[in-house]
Formats: sequence, structure tokens, C-alpha cells
Amino acid sequence: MLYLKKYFTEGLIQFTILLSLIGVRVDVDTYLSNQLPPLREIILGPSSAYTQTQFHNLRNTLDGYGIHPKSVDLDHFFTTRRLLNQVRQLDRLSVPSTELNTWLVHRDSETVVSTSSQSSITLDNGAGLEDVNNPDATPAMRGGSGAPESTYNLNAADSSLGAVAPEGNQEQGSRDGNDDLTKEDIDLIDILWRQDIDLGAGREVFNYSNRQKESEEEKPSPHENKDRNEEQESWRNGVNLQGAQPVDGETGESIPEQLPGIGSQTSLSLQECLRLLEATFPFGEESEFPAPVVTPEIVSNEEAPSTSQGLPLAPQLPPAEPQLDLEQQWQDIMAIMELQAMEVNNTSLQSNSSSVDGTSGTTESNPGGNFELSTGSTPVNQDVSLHQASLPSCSQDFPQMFNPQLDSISITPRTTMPRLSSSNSSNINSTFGATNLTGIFLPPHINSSSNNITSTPILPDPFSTLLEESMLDEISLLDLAMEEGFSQAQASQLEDELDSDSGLSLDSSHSPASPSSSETSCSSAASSSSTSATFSEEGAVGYSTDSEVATAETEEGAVGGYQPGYSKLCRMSYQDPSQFHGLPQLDGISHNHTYNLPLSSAFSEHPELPISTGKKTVRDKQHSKLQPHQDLLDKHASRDERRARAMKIPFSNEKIINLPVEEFNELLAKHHLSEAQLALIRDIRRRGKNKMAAQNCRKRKLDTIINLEQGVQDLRRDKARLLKEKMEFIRSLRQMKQKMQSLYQEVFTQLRDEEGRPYPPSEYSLQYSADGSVLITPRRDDCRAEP
DNA sequence: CCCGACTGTCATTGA
DNA sequence: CCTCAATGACAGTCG
Repeated sequence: MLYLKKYFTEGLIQFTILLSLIGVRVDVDTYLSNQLPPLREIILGPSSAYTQTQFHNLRNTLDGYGIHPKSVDLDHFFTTRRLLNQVRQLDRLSVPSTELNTWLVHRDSETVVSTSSQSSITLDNGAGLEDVNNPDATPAMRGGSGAPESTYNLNAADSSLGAVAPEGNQEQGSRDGNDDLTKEDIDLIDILWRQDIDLGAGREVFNYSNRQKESEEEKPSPHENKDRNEEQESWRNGVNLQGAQPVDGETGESIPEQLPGIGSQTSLSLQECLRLLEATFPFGEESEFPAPVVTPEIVSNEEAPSTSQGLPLAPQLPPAEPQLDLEQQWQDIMAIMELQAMEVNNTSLQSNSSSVDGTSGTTESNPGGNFELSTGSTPVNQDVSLHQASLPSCSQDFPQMFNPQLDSISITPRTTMPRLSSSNSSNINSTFGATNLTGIFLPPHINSSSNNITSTPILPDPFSTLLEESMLDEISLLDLAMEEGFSQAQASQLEDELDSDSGLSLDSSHSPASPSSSETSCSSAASSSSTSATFSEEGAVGYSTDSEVATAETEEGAVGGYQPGYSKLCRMSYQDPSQFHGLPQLDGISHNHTYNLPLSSAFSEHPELPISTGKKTVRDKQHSKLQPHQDLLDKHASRDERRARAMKIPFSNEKIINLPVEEFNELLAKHHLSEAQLALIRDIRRRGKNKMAAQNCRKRKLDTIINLEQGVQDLRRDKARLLKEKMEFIRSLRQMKQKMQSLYQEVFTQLRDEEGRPYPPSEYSLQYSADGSVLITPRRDDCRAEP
């Protein structure tokens, strides 16, 4: 079974990949995340533990979701775990390939696009990361700002993106490996699916894999054809030409959902940027900020660029950071990619995030390698091509400044910030935060001579600091996020579930729906079988209402039916129907290992009984030898069942164990039983209940562990998401600063004194007052902290 | 034979 | 006081 399961699981994964390639999206994550318990079980493996919740079955059937984590059977649990791990590993493994593919694609497409369409834009800087990310955005930016094109060098950054492309081949190779599926594999997948469907799991379960597939598809497709790139873009945009719903790379959520979210994020980013600007700047009114205009532009434009960004990064990382685990790097990249995928709709966000991610990655692992790629661009983007794409704006703005200082840029910002802030030379400088800005901006030479090209503001110090801070954490976060796409809501659900965990509550803990479903499934399976009806009834007795128990009484014929046995039946039906069929004949065979205890052993347990020894099993074996004829009968019977039989107990162990106390006492009263029989019955009842309790307890433990694991994953994903948002905010802020700078320059250059002469930027600066007025004030020497 | 996993059982505790 | 569930600990079985 395990082998088959494993084999099927692998096949399913491949199948999901195929589906993703075809355009069908399967979101495994959602299921894994507990929302769809059945799927989760399928993926994890039909662990008996989930299937077994016998007791609760009756109660929870109404809930709709049957599978309960508490299920007594844990036998397949580890198997499921292993499968899940494999799936996750597949993600990781596939992810790199996918990323690589995307990178190549984007690169090619972007490079081509940038060169062709944006040739005018890409004036100079290799640093024009933004352009790469948002080629469209840059033009929009221009239009919005109204500043001269020369002032916006962002376009130049686009050209830099092209630099990143080398790894496309590798990606394709990896991808090819994933894609290879034989007909046999497909058949196996189909079989597995059927099984899964039978179990109640939907194909949606595989969304997670689909995401991977999608990513792979997207990436590879670009390689193949530019047209594909366009298709991918459409996907990202949330419009699936194929009809499949767009799904976030990270969470596997449908893009439509993300879009709104993205919009919200962008708005937030803008607000945050404004706040930051206000904090640094004396601006009285937000309206002055170009940001609002910029963000929308970015959003619209970024989609295509974002993908491209992702691609370049992947290639760079491997070569750049041999020291780091390739796996981890890939995971990071994957996480970034996922984040970008989620943000696909929001181009601006993607570009920002990508840039940030790249910077973070670079800072940690390979600053040098990244820099090489983005040498022209900002240092932040070093690691990841994505970063380059996003960051370029800054670099573009101040290519000259950065180029010499690439290495020190990350460091300098923090130090410079204080200086700038301290120096009140110009509010603008402080707002931009970057010393470079002050120098570049205000410095008369630069501004006057080559303001257009170089004037773009460098990332302000606050950005650098933020980036640096976030960057360090981002990688880890991204890795975490990579593992599973969890939404915050899911995470919260997990937490809630965990909180609610109690012995029985475990069911709910997994997922509101899952537990009930699992149980229902078990019950249904049991009911389906001929004998199942009795089992289900009695099995449920312990937890079910008395009325249910009463119905169970009809079964007395069954000798040994424990609830455990019932649970096993559920499992059996679930996992191996063939086994189940045999059970009915056995009449309530218990789940026990079928200790071959002799009848005498039963007595031993009771002090009253003649035999009382610690080692029951040994004696049992001996007795079994003595009484071979009973072995067959006892084979499938638990010790207590055998004891009961030996003691000639007139009713089944199942009743003894599951009947309510009242009914149990009545039952005892009906029959005239000896002390030994009564003692045995009580022991049977005690042990039977304790056995179930132990099973529940163990199941609960497992569920708790699983939930904790999921909670950790959710938290990681949330962290990654937050980091991405942070990066996006930073990017937006950066863009707003750039725009602000350009506007500042534009205004400043048009200012004339009484004599009609322009004010020298080195001597004068514009200051924004809280009331929104702008004043031109002489610049203090201190202000020019520039090198 | 050893080891790990699984399971049952016992004793205890608390509701 | 009884019943029951939960749980740690122990031991047996099995692969």
C-alpha cells in the first residue's frame, strides 16, 4: 500500500504538473492549509489517523467534513508525512527550474521589448531596474511627472534587466525533467485521482502543485516563444485566456482575489510612502506627491517586468552564491517568485518586492555577484535579477553616484541619513534621505549639467536601511513561504483550531471542515459495508448519543466489536476495501494486534481470577499452543474478546465498552454473572475505553503536531508576505521620491530670480512648508553633505 | 538480535 | 463516590 501510495503520489504530482502546463490550475496549498481537509488527507496520504475518528463520526457527520485528525489509526500518518515532504521537495526542486525558466523568458522578452519599444527610454544606466520591472511604468512615470524624459532615466534601467539573462538554458533543462510524464504515469495519476475522488478529495487539492506547474509553465513558455510570454502576462494579470483561474504563486489563491489585495497593498504602500515622506519631508500636503499617479502606473506596468525580474535572479544566484545551499537559494527565489506571482496584478508591487528581495539576497550571500549584474544599477538588487528590475529606478536616477559607491551604498545610506537629517540644508534632501540625493540633486553641477539623466533620486537612506533590515530576514522568510502558500486567514484558522484543540476538538483543529468530513467518510465507508452499520452504531456509542447506542444493541451478535475495531473498519474501508470485506465475517474483530492470550490469561488480569501475572503475552502464547483450535477464532479477536469468550460472557465486548453506564448496568443486571465475569466485563470496559482514549490521545498529539507545523508554515508565509509588502512599500516610496526629485528639479530649473537668472542648485533649494507652500531658500554649506 | 513504530494496558488525574 | 476522558509510562508485537 505504502509503495503504491507513494508511487501514486508521485504520479499525482507529475499529473498536476501536466495540468498546470495545460492550463488547469490545481491549488494544493489551499487544501493542505486545512481549508479542504479531504484534499489534505489525500496529499498527506490517507493516514488512518484521519480516517478513524469513529466516535465522532455520528456526531460530526452533519458537519460535512469527515476526516478527523484524531483518527486512531496512525499507521499511514508517517507515510503521509513522507509524501507531503516529497511534494514539498518537489516544489522546491521544481521551483528553481520554474524560476529559471521564467527568468530566461522574461529576460528574452524583456530585453527584446525593452530594446525595441523602450529603446528611447533606456538611455543609459544599467541600473535601470525599474525599467526592467516596469517598462511601461517608466513611461507612465514620465507622463505623470511631466518632467523631461531626460530627467527620468528609469527607462535606462530597463536595459540593465537584459543583462541578467544567462541561465535560461538551465531552467529549461530542469523543467524538461519535470515535464516528462509517461502514459503509465498519467494512468497512475488518474487512478490516484479516482481514489482521491472516492475519498472525497477534489482535484483542487492539487492546486499547490499547479502553482508550481504554472510557474514552470510561465517560465518555460517565455523561453519558447514571446507569444507565450504574453500569455503568461495575461495569466499574471489574472486573465486566463485558457480559462483556468489565475493563481498566486505563493498561496495558490486565485488571482482575482489577489488583485484587490494588491490594490490594497499598493494603496497602503502609497500611504506608507507618504507617511515616510512626510516624516522626512516637511510636506504639508500629500497631493503634491506624484506618488498617487506613480503607483497606478507601476501597477499596470509591472506585470510583465516582474516576471522578467524573477528570471534574471535565479540564474545569477546559483553562480554568484556557490557557498549557500542551492536548495535554499532556490527556495528563496521561489518564494520571491511566488510573491511576485501574487502581485502579478500589481506590477508596481512586484517590481518593488523583486527589487527588495534581490537586494536582501545579495546582501546576505553574494553582494559581489549581484553587483556584477546590476553594477550599473543599485547595489541593493545585487542578488536577484528581480531586484535589479525593481531597484533600477534609484540607480537610474543616480547612476553616477551609485556606480562608484556600489559597494558602500548599502552601508552608506544609514550613516548618511543622519547627516542629512541633521543638516537642514534642504528638506528635499532629508526626505529623499540619501546623501547621494542631496549631492546629486542639489549639487549645482550635477543638476545643471546632467540633471535629466542622472538626476533621478537615489534610494533614500531610509530605504536602504529598510531594505537592509528586511533583506536579511527576507531570504529566510521567502524560504518559509515557499514551502506552502498559506494565507493569513488560513494561518488564523490554524491558530484558532490549535487553540480549540481538546481531545475531541482535534477534529476541528485540523480544519473546520476536515474533521467532520473525515469522520463522515469513515462512517459512510462503514455503513457502505454490510457489517458497517452495526459497527458504526456501536463505534459511535461512546461519543454518540445514547439513542444511537440503543440502536447498536441490535448487534449483540458481534462478539468482539470494539470501537477500535470499528475504527479499523473505517480505515480498512478507506484504505483497503478488500481487507474490510473480510472483517464482517470475523464478527467485530478488534484492531488489536490479536494477542494470542489463552482464556486463562483473561482470568489472570483480574485479582479475583486464579491467574494474575504481569506477562500476559507469554502465557497467551503458551496457551495458544495448548489450544491451537482456538487460535483461528482468537486470531482476529482481542485478548479481552478471547477472555470474554472464555468466560462465556453473554454479550459482546463492543456493548460492554460502548454502552452508556446506565444501559451497561442494566445489561449486567439482566444476566446473572459470576464475580469473575463481572470483573472481566468491567475490566474489558475499562480497557476498551482506555484503549479508545489512548487512540484519541495519540491522534490528538499527532494533530497538534501537524497543526503546529502548519502554523509555523503559515507564520513563515505571512512573514514572507509581509516582507514582500514591505519591499513593495519601499519601492513605492522610492518611486515617489524619484518623482518628487524630478518635479523638484523641474520646478527648480524653471525658477528665475529678479534678473531672470536660474537659481544655482548648489546655493538654493526648495523647501516645503507644512501648509503646502514651497519656498526657495538659500542653501547652507552644511547641507551639501555630498562627497 | 536490535531498533523503531505501533498498539494496548495500567495508573493517575481531573472534570 | 462513581464514571469517564485524558495522559504518561510501560510493555508487547511487528516489520
